Amino acid sequence: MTLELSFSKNCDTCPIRHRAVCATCDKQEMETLESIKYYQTYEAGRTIMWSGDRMEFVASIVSGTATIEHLTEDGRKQTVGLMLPSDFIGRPGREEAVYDVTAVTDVTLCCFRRKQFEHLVQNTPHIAQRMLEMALDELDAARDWMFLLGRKTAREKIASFLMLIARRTTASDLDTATELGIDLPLTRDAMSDYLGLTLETVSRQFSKLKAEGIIQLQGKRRVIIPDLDRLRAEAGDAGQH
Amino acid sequence: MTLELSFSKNCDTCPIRHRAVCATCDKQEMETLESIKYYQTYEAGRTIMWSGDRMEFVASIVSGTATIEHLTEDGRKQTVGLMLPSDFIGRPGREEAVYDVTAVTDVTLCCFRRKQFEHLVQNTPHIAQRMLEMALDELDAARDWMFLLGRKTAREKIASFLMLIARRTTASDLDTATELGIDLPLTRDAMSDYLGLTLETVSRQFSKLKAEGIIQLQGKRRVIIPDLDRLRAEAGDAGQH
DNA sequence: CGACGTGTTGATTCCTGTCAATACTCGTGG
DNA sequence: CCACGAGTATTGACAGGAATCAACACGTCG
Repeated sequence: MTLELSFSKNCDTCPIRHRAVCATCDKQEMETLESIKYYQTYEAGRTIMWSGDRMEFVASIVSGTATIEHLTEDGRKQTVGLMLPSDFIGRPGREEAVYDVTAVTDVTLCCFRRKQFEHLVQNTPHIAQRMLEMALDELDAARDWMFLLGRKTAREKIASFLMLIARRTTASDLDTATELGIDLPLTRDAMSDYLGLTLETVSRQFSKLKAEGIIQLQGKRRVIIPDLDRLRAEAGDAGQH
Repeated sequence: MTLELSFSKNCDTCPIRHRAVCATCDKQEMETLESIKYYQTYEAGRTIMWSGDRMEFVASIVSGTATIEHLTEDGRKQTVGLMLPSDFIGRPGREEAVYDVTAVTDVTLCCFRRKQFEHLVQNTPHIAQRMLEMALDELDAARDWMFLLGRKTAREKIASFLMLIARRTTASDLDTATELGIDLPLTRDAMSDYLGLTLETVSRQFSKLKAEGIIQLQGKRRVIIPDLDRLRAEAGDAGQH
């Protein structure tokens, strides 16, 4: 089954035009990109890239959510990256993927054949610099996550995750907003893999936060945050961000 | 007190020349770098960069070990990066440091004033590309560490750490070597911050591994690994790396 | 309706954290 | 020279938070 593309294939009206790897490209560079890009869609649950497989393409996420996961033979799994629209998948200069990438919702990618893209990186300073910028941003995000994984309690992990989703999927300014509703892109199980917990612990913490009125649940996936500051205080960052 | 520089200030004989950010620079680019670089040394325990402070320079580690750490007001600390010779400190394009960087042994840096270096990144493709390569390598390392922090047991964390130090500080080929001796650059306390443990747990696991003959200790800092494969099996990577 | 995927809740275990006492190493100074 | 103290490390007792094992609830789809 093929998903219909619900967006224009034109870069000018692309929803991630100003945030993705192409953000700082000029008119001429955009024409080059436009000529070699192609779109690809994946249904929720599908694997986009297998660890160990040859990487044929790199891509920007146009819509949907994907996870980068690291798993071992004994069945342990850790999600090491949450990829939302405008995030970049794949690594130029590397032949084989080292992590699995999975679509957790329906995902649309703007793809470039890897070899072609590597060529671009070498010849288009704007792209090389944007790649560097994005890599360094991801590195910072990874380091913040290392703190979460190494030092936060289960409760703080959940609160932090909710703040992250609020920050990344909401247009509103989180500093001024008070009440807020968000849709979780992940199942309890996928959250547990991201947070370094079990799904039971995730579920319990959601129940506790709900019982204390810090969050409200509408179904399993929609979360209402009546007081953002109260949730922020539970995230264990002690006045940061 | 000032530390004496125990190395030549000439790039040609620099111990990290072929691995650092300058690895792929040509003769002319090296001359530019050579003209703006300056060396700086820090005693063990000194802070190289404070979170929140303005970043005046970026630098390559020439010798010694430094840690990047994230700490909260309530006293929790997580080391989010272990920096060894050839690693790069600082982020071009950012005004303020977001992490503390601490010298855990005496450290010598090859520094570049940040503004100058940013200019270089924009005008020297070899440097921009090398920066990208190193950033992506660090991102991979950070992701592997996320797995360690989120999913490994205390015992596996220690074994993994010892393998990491063996890999990064030994000239020998770890695939063929069997017995190996390494010097730990970190105290038990610093290791606990890196591994997301307490220092007591680190100490206990060392004692256990020692009692089982998987490692031998000479003093507190020197570790002999009689059988690398045996230690590798304890690292919990199940046939990876 | 029943099966399956997903989520919740309970009982129990156990690994690691916490609190505490003690040892070891290395300088310093009386 | 030895006592002393600071920093570092080891070990023990105990507590607690999250994992594990298990039962059950909810919603959807065939």
